[in-house]
Amino acid sequence: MTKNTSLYDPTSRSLPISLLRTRELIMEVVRPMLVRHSITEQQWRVLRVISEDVRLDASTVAARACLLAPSVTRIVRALEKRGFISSVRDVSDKRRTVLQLTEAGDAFLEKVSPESAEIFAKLRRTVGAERWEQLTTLLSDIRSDIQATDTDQSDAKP
Amino acid sequence: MTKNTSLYDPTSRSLPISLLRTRELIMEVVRPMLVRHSITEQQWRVLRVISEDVRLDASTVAARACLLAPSVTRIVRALEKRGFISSVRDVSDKRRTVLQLTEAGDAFLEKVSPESAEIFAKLRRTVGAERWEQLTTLLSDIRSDIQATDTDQSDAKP
DNA sequence: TATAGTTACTTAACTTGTTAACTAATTGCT
DNA sequence: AGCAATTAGTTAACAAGTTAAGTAACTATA
Repeated sequence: MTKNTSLYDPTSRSLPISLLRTRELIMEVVRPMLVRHSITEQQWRVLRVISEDVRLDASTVAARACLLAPSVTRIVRALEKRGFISSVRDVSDKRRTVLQLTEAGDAFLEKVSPESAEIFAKLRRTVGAERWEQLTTLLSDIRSDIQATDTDQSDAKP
Repeated sequence: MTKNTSLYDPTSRSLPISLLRTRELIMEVVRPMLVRHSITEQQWRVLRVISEDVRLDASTVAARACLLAPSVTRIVRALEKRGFISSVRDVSDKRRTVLQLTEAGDAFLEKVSPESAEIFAKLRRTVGAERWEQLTTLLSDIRSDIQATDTDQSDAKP
């Protein structure tokens, strides 16, 4: 049988797989913390995203937390039930749902913060602060590049 | 209400979120290709992983494709039904399932290859070859670092 | 100012992933 | 050799993600 060589990068150098494996390795260390606090990865991402702005509509949260709209609907309901966020219909655009961190949500983030900081400090040490920064910056830059090209209208219809 | 500042990195600099967003951005470009060939992301990863070795047991495939064992069971069944892989009980360890790419599976990878190459060549161009390589290498190095520390026995019981 | 088109979100049906319990096989210990 | 402990994989029940259709609200235009 013909062995399939050199048609594809080795999976260790394929970016989609490589990004996934690296994330998975980090999450293995982070997950126990989330389990201890009875929160799912997705709920945690939503909390983190919402905490960055005073208020945010659901679609923006979906995009930033890498979730689809129906998932956000459910996650928002769960976080609301737990008292961590409030969701209110936007007054100026009644289609929109405005999400906000509650005081309890804020307190929760504060409570988990030291644990999280410790975990990431340790990871950062094992990887080396310089490389950690390098990766963070590279990822952010690369996202900008890709977004710039699929946003631009150079290949749009005339 | 107290605004939650500086307790956490901004999500754009949180590695787990950053890795996810970057992967998501890339997959947006790759996914249409997979849809055209009626294969899921997970099945594709399994094919890619299996194609790297002459034969591989299911657990190794699970680890390398970032999947759990029960998912692999289902994916293997699907890929087998499609004739892309063969799964045979290991003779020397009858608990193990040995997975192998079939000729049809190999042909499939070959068929998709030009499309894939084009998509990634384009991505690579927009990001810049140098930075692309830099990221690939960084990710691989960082994985080594993390794996080295959770594998080492320095904190094991005496 | 109707109204066609779009946008934001939700609901419903389906498909996947996840956890836990189970079977079978192998290994380690005595 | 015999038996507890571990490992590989599967199955079953449940939870989460996904797709598609639906509702309500807004926007552009004729």
